[in-house]
Amino acid sequence: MSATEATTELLTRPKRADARRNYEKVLAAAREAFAEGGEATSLEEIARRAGVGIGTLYRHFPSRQALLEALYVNEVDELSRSAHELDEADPWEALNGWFERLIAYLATKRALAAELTNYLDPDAPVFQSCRASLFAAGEPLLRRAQEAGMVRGDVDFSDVLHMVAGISKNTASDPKQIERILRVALDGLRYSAGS
Amino acid sequence: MSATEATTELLTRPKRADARRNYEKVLAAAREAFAEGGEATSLEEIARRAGVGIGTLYRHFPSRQALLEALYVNEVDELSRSAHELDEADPWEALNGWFERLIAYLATKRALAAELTNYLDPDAPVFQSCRASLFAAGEPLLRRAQEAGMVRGDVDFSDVLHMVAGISKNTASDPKQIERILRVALDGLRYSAGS
DNA sequence: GAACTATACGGAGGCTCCCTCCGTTTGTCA
DNA sequence: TGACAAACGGAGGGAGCCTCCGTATAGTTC
Repeated sequence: MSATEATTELLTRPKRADARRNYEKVLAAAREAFAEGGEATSLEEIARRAGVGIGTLYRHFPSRQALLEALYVNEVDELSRSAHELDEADPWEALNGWFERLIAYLATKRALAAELTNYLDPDAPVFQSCRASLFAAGEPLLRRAQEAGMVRGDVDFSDVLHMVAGISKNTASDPKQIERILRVALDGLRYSAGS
Repeated sequence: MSATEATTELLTRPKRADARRNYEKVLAAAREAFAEGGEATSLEEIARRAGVGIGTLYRHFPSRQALLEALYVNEVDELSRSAHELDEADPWEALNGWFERLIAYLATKRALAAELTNYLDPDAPVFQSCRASLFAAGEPLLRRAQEAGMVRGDVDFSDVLHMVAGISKNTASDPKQIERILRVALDGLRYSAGS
């Protein structure tokens, strides 16, 4: 790349207004359609709901995967921002409060994450950045509970996140059962060898 | 259905030898191809590997879902049968031994189960019968550990199965991490409120 | 072994969905 | 207003799921 090309790139014009509008329309339509139809949702359907042509959808998101990634990132960001509302005195309760939010989110987004795992390794940049968001949100809560001696010290946040996510995303039909099982697994955080 | 039709059905001739052979060929090819390619595996590819035409594949398995169900059932049955080899003195160790087998199985079959959940509710007959197989295999081990006072009494086998399966099927990249997290969750089975 | 028949086969073709290409439209700037 | 590049949308190609039907073959009877 020559200096002229680099300069041209840096001075690129902003997106046109109609393009910006259509981008948001597609993302909103994707959220809604995917929540209803899961993996069976077609991009034609999303384009139709957004009121744009299929070529327009592809102009904004060059593949199905790209669209799903954008949607996933968008939603994880929202979840992470919601963690800052937790301000409870008891470290164990604060950690559990956050997990409750995470669990509620995961219950509704199972199809989206599942499809993305078809395309991507767990170490893919999109998953890494989303994990970073979730870390920033929840890791201080775990550390606080560990420093208060309420949670075992031999787990890190990644472990706990994985454990909770795995249980939440499983296909049990009964939310009560999921709750019960999470209770057991989270009790494992409090277990120590002498007890 | 009239009585004549019911009688005719009961006296149906056995499958021809070539059909039986082809059925097994397709199932074997499906196992191999799906293990390699996951959800991206096409039925044309499976038919090609089996050395049959696509019409033959569909004659034996009327849809993609039907083929995946048959494969899933076949493999869960194999896992369940392997549980009878456990004969360890310590109830906790026997239970853990079985979970290790379950976990190893789940690690290799994630894509298959995930795709089936796109088609089926958790209460679908195929999942119910596979759960029954797994129950018959592992539930006595749990009960033994509970009767020996080594496992809390407020969980049933379904809970434990769901917990272990959920964690095993998650998309962490590191088997060591999965092992560590399962350790924590299974420690939760030993946690009691006074400890 | 031949004849018969029902079972089983395979592949062409239709449909849906992902994706590309390109003629047309439109937003933006001078 | 005119120029121009970005943005549009939809027709069409390819892949994969699935169906239909002419042909082949396994199995039975004589």
